[in-house]
Amino acid sequence: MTNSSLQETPSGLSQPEEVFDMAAELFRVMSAPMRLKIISCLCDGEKNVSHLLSRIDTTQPNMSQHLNTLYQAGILGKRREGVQIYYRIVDDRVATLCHAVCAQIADEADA
Amino acid sequence: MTNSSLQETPSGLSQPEEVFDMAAELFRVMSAPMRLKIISCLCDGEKNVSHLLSRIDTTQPNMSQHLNTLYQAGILGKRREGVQIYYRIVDDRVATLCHAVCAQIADEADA
DNA sequence: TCAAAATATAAGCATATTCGCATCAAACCA
DNA sequence: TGGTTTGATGCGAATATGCTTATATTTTGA
Repeated sequence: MTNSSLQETPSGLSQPEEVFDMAAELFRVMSAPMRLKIISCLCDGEKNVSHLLSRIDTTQPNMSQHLNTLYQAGILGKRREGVQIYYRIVDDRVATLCHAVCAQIADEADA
Repeated sequence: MTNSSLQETPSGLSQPEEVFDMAAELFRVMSAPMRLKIISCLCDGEKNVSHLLSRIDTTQPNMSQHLNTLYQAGILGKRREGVQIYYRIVDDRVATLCHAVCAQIADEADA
């Protein structure tokens, strides 16, 4: 057993390396405007891909790729209903984070 | 005048495009483990580059590049004292964000 | 003025990301 | 069964990123 989470890192940082890796990975997923738009668009409930496409300006394959990125990251869930796939936010912390940061930036812009 | 911040976007999203661009840019800057380590390391006060290098395992040029990225993003400030450059956090919201996300991930890892 | 120490910048390479186009797969319906 | 609709996947081109090595810059002190 490595048990890395119970020790200080050699660098003397307050968190083990692994934590920074995971946090960075989360930030990386959220570092595309398109993905933030998707998260924001799903905040008021699940939507299928066509619906998302009607609200966010991009191609269908591109939308599909970003949805998959968010799904793989555990941020979105999906369910099939006939031919349509409905996506929803399953990681509420991420939605909160997205909303908080965007709201903050919007506030600054107003001022 | 474009006055873009006062209207809804054509896509029907709750924020103008610009906000998502700026938020994504912030997340991008925070999407490197090394930069999260630097932010974390500076949370308890300003430090010069040599001090940072003693706590974070990387080369000097690499450290310098990441520090510059954070400086350009408005997250860090710097001041010269003789030959040494002291960096400090000037955007406290970012430090809070970094701390909150890392703490959350560390908690999950423990459980 | 020269040398040394601390930090920054430049160039180059390897890898990763994004996007658009083309194509594929699944479900539904006539 | 065949066609249509919805969404996913494969692939190549363009761009971006991170790291390393080498070199430049700034300040200090002899």
